Parts: sequence; structure tokens; C-alpha cells
Amino acid sequence: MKRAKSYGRHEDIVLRAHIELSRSLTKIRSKETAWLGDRDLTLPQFGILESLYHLGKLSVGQITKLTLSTPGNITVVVKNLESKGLIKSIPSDEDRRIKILEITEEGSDTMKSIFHEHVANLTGMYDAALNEEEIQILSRLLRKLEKAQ
Amino acid sequence: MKRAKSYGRHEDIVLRAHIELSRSLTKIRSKETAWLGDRDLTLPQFGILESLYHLGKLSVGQITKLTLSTPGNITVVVKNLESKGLIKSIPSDEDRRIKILEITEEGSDTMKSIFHEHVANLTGMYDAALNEEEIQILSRLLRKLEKAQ
DNA sequence: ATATAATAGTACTAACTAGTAATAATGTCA
DNA sequence: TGACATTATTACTAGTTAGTACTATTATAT
Repeated sequence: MKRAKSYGRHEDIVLRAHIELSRSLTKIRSKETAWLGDRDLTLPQFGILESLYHLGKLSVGQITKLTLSTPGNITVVVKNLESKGLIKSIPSDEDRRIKILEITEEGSDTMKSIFHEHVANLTGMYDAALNEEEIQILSRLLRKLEKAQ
Repeated sequence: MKRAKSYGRHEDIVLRAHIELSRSLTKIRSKETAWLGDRDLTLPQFGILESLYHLGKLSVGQITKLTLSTPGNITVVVKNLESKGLIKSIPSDEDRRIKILEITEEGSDTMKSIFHEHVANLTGMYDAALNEEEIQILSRLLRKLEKAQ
């Protein structure tokens, strides 16, 4: 985005980096979203499904932390996943506040059939732009950025 | 996120990078969102307001491209900004399909009073994690990634 | 020890906002 | 003038957030 005004030399560099961060993820996500849409899933739904697929049973609170989301948000997305029969929930015996979520056989089959291709899509997007060393550098810088927040 | 399963050496590296990309932006955005929320703005609203503040009059279609959004989406966010009196719209004389958007004096005053601090916040977040050279490298890698999509 | 109050943890509801797909309106050009 | 392209809106679905309710834990008083 062409900017009419400068907000300082260093600030302009940061703004530029931030715009690139935002735009690159937006573009990748929009491809992912379209691809998942053809398979009747949204990105937030896929995120929760993936957590349960790879990590087993989890509570709403654990999912909230993993996805950097909020509890109310998870409740809604979980409701939509449950109505599709992809996950199920069991109230915890030890603590009646807690609701344990688990992927169903159908959900697991879905993930089995799409996850590999999803990874291939993503890999293709990154490989189209960067070599492996660059991807590693990017990863390391982003990790530092994330951990500082 | 600990992953139980590997999807290939190179694939795991890409997935890791993608998770870092997603998480770093999520964390930064959640701070921005909270800060803007105190000023009665959402992030999408701020994005449109910023475009009009820095670039002058723009059509819905131009904003759509700048923000990598979709027309229907812009219409909704524009409606919310108009009802707050921060922007106004004028139908184009040359082409009656086109709606020209412009920031109001009130909108401009709002941006004048918050944009500098917004830049300072963002700069602070990046500087807490990375030095200027690292930010430049990050920016360059992300730009390549974005342009390849 | 037991009862009660205060605090923390966990998830849900409702109102709002955004995002998407289908549609309408206008313009362009053969 | 009819077919196609462009531009924006409408209507529907989903996600997000703030506020609320419920359960558990800890502290305090009797």
C-alpha cells in the first residue's frame, strides 16, 4: 500500500514488515479457506478438528489455548462441528465444569482423507516462493516475534 | 503445537513455519484489536479508514483490492463506518455503478489522534523481538512469499 | 471440624460484526 | 440490441466478544 506520509525511518520499515506479514497470511489463508470450503469446512473448524485429530481428547479450555482463541468462540465452532457429526463431547467426571471433546470416527476419516493434501497444498505455496533455508530463517524470526508478545 | 505425526521432513519444516506465521500475526492482531476496541474501532474498520486517510477518495472496488477483501465485505464494514460518521459516500457521476468513499473531518480527526500511537505500539512489538536488520530480512522473505501467491 | 464467604476457573448465551455466494444494476462492445 | 463484463448490494452463514452463570477451591470464622 502506497503511503502518502512517513512516520519515521525505522517506523516505516516496521510498518512495511507488518503489512507484508498481514498480506502474505491473508493470501495463503484465502486459498486454504477456498480449498476447505469445497470440503465443507471452515478454517476455525479445521483448526479444532486438527487439534483433536493429532492430540486426542481435549477440553474447551485446552483448545482455546492451542488455537489462541476465546472460550465463547470455541463453544460456537464446536457446536457447528458437533452438528456435522465430526466431533463429540463428554462431560468430565472429575470436574463438572469441564467438557471433554473428542473427534468421531467420521471426523477422523475426514481428516485422514484431506490432511495429507492440505499439507501438500501448503508446502507448494511456500516452496513456490522460498527455498528450505529461507523457510527456516523465516520460521526462526517469526518464532522470536511470536514469543516476544 | 506438538504434533504426534510427521508428514515428511521438509513438510514438517513448512508446517512449523506456517504455524509461526499464523501465531505471530494472531498475537499481534489481538493486541491491536484490544487497543482499537478501546477507541471504538474494529481492525477491518481501521483498515478502511486508514486507506481513505492516507490515499484520499477511493471506490469500494479499490478498497477491496487494497485490503485483499471482497466487495460484499467492504459494503458491510463501510455501512458501520458511515453510521459512526467517520466516512461518507458519494455516487460517481461518470459511472453510476461506482460509489466513491471519503473520510469525514471527524474520521480524519480520529486518525490524526490515534495513528501515531498505533504506529508506536506496532513498532514496540517488533522491536521487542527483532533488531532492524532482522525486521528487514523478515520483510523481504514475507514479500517473496506474498508475491508468489 | 464445619459452615460460609470470597475468589478463581470453565464454558455458555446473546448481540454484533464480518465473510461469502448469489443477485441486481449499470456499462461496454460486437 | 443482445451478450458479456464490471461494480456493488442483499441475504445467509459463521465467527467473535463481552457479559453471565455455574462449579470448584481456598480462606476465614465459629
